Amino acid sequence: MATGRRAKMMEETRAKLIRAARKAFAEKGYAAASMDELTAEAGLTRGALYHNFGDKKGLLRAVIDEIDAEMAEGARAARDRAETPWQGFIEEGVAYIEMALEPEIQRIMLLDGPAVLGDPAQWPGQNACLRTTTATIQALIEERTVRPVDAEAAARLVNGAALNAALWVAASDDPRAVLVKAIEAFRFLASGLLRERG
Amino acid sequence: MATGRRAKMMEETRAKLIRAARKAFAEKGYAAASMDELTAEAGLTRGALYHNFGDKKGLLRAVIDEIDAEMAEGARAARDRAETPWQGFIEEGVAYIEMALEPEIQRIMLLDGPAVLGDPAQWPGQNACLRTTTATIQALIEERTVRPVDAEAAARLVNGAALNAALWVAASDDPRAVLVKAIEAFRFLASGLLRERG
DNA sequence: CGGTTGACATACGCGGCGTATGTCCCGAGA
DNA sequence: TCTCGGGACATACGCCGCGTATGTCAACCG
Repeated sequence: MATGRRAKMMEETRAKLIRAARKAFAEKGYAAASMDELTAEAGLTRGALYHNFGDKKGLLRAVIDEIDAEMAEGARAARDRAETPWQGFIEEGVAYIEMALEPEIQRIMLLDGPAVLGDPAQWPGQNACLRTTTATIQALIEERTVRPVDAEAAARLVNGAALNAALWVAASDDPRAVLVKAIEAFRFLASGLLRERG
Repeated sequence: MATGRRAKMMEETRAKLIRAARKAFAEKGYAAASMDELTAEAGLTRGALYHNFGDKKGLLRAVIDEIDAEMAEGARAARDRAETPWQGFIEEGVAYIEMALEPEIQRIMLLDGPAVLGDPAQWPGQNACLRTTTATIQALIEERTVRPVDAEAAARLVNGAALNAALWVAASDDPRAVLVKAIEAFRFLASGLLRERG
């Protein structure tokens, strides 16, 4: 598969733009981020941007795709570290809360993303986060650990709770202390899905 | 307290602007809503707007304050209709989900609001929604119905779950059917807070 | 009744997005 | 090797929207 030099440079250009965009969007927010400054930061101009991504929203979509994949991977890793499927589910949720402490994820994935692109479930990458959580819950239902419930519904609520918790933690004065409370509350809530209390 | 004619007109002007803003923000979103069109719709100009609200964000703050108060009132009404405190808590959550089905609330309170003004807990009206939920949970803890947990943390997660559920429902093809699933999942999750299962 | 204040309208400048147009270089074919 | 077409990116332009500075007119006050 001879990926000629042209295609190679193209990918490099896209990568540079996405890198600069992640930085700018995270620091200034989507609305306040200037395309001129952003592309200059990447050593390019707006021409490259509109050629590769169509428009400003297209760039945001690309950025979100990338971060979403990273988050899903992080969640998967957390789940794999656990001993039981249920523990894995909990760890996955905790991982989301902790990941969402990073300003970049907060600003881009939780605040600007939904506002600009609408409902996360209909995002380009189909939102890997939601899909993995849904699959996890579905497995737990089939395993008879979790009550028979609509897996997607549960995933939505659990994710929403986790991400909202993260927003709260990050905005607080003492994030570390508040994080503990958030995780505890999350465990309690999640336990409501159990068939019988452990 | 002689509210002179001036003050009276002032209030009327603010009300007209807020009314037009709710409509415009809900239909076009905050970013795409033009101040020129918005104020013209209200029979005024941008002069009135910047005089009364400072800037575009100021107008959004005022709009959010109003809607937040309405939502808190709706939640209170739902809670009061229930027979037990716990049922009241559940009904409050369900009410949030149902209210969030309105496009106006989705767009303004759930999408643009957080993106433009940041964390809801630090909003002007201090977010009546969150405060009422926190108080409700605190009461349930003291009543020994709910496990000893940080009330604010629980309120945050529950609210987050409810509002996220609403986003999901509203974006779905068959909102009515999905709403049922969402409410069921919400009840399960919330039951995780109970000291012992009912 | 003249002066002052405040509510609102009008006028202007700056900046940002998107697009139309231009330029250059790579790669294919004769 | 020379040519030439197309793609990747840069440059130039127009439009729109926000915020502010300035203007105007009506309501209070002495």
